[in-house]
Amino acid sequence: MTEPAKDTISAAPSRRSKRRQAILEAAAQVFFEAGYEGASIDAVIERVGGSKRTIYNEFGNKEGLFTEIVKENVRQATEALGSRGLGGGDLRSTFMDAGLRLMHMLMAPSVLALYRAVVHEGTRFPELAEIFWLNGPGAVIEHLAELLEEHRRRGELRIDDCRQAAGMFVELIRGNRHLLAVLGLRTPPAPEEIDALVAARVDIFLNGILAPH
Amino acid sequence: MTEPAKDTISAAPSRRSKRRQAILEAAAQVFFEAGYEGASIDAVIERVGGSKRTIYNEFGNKEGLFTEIVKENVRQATEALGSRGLGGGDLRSTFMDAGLRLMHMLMAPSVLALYRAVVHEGTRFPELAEIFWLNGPGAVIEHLAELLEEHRRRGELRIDDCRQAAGMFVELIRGNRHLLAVLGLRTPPAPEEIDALVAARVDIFLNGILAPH
DNA sequence: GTCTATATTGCGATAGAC
DNA sequence: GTCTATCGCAATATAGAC
Repeated sequence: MTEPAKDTISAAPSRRSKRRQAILEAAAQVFFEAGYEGASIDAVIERVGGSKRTIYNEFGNKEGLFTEIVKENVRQATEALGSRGLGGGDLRSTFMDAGLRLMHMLMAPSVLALYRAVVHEGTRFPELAEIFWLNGPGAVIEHLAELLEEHRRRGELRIDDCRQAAGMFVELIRGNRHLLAVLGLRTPPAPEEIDALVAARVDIFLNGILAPH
Repeated sequence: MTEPAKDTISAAPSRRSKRRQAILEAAAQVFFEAGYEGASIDAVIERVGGSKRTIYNEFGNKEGLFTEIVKENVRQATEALGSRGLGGGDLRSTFMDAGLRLMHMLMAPSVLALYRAVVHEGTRFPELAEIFWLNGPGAVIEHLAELLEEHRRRGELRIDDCRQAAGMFVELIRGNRHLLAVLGLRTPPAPEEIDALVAARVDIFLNGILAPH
């Protein structure tokens, strides 16, 4: 439970934090592969080497380790998404850009694994589910809603509830293709397939919300 | 792995099949609650009573039991959805009806639990993932695509790929509200909320696909 | 009932940073 | 050399498949 100031700022990672990262990476593979119950500390040690004692010293127990794994991976996924440079142009290019970034992020194997884990353990670890939602889908929706709001004020849209509309866009992007990848029935789509999927959804979405002129 | 002809046709359920059903119901609760790894045969017996030996005789092993649980629940969910009486009217009432049925089905606690289980174990049990997809989302999409196709032939739609469009409708219905319920962050919506959610999505969807007149 | 797996802890020996 | 993190390994306790 001791949580001394980690070197989130300082440039030089300490021995401890390097070890911590190595454990988190190996443990993420094990936990995402086997699930919380199926994962074992021994399996983590087999991958990363060293002593189990270090894991217990650093993370307290199995649940603490899992919690940190999820937090870390949500943070990485959010970071990989980025949000700079969105908006400013016309609606179509804005949402094509946003949709492409979002779908690429969602289809990354590590993010698929994170999704599986959070869906499965969300009801057992409510805190994790909340972190996942707020930093993931929730944050994306809020951001897109703000972009839509600008256009709504100019009378470009036939809808009022921009947050609901932004939510629907996210629903379309995290669509059936995502579910197929989550289930392991299809490998994640290649970039060209992603382009086509996003373009089709942007098309329907914009036609659905744009005011007739 | 023994799978003797069950009494799917005969009217009188045998003692054996009654016992089988009782085990499946109790086991579904346990497995959906705790996940495959977290579930234990002992916990199933605690709920349903009797001897563990019966379970191993009937289902072979833990995996066989889980497989049957998923198959049975997918079947029940598909059945609960129904498909009679869909289509025939105008697009809006057809898709309101379909959307309402679909969302009600998706938000049922047992179906949420099934979703969690299949998402988590899908990569470990590919056969189950496939059964789930083909009898669940896949079948719904095919059906809706046929309904759309009729209208497309009459030139009512501005899109060509009806299956893709049907898929998008399912994506909108299995939307963020569903994910929130899956994560346990919100309880499933009341009927009035479902009405509003579906209506908003039908509106966007139809505006997105209808040809301008 | 049997036997294996695994979470968790204790503690002395070691290694790395300063 | 000191201090801290880590290692290696043994031991306990409990659960759970079969």
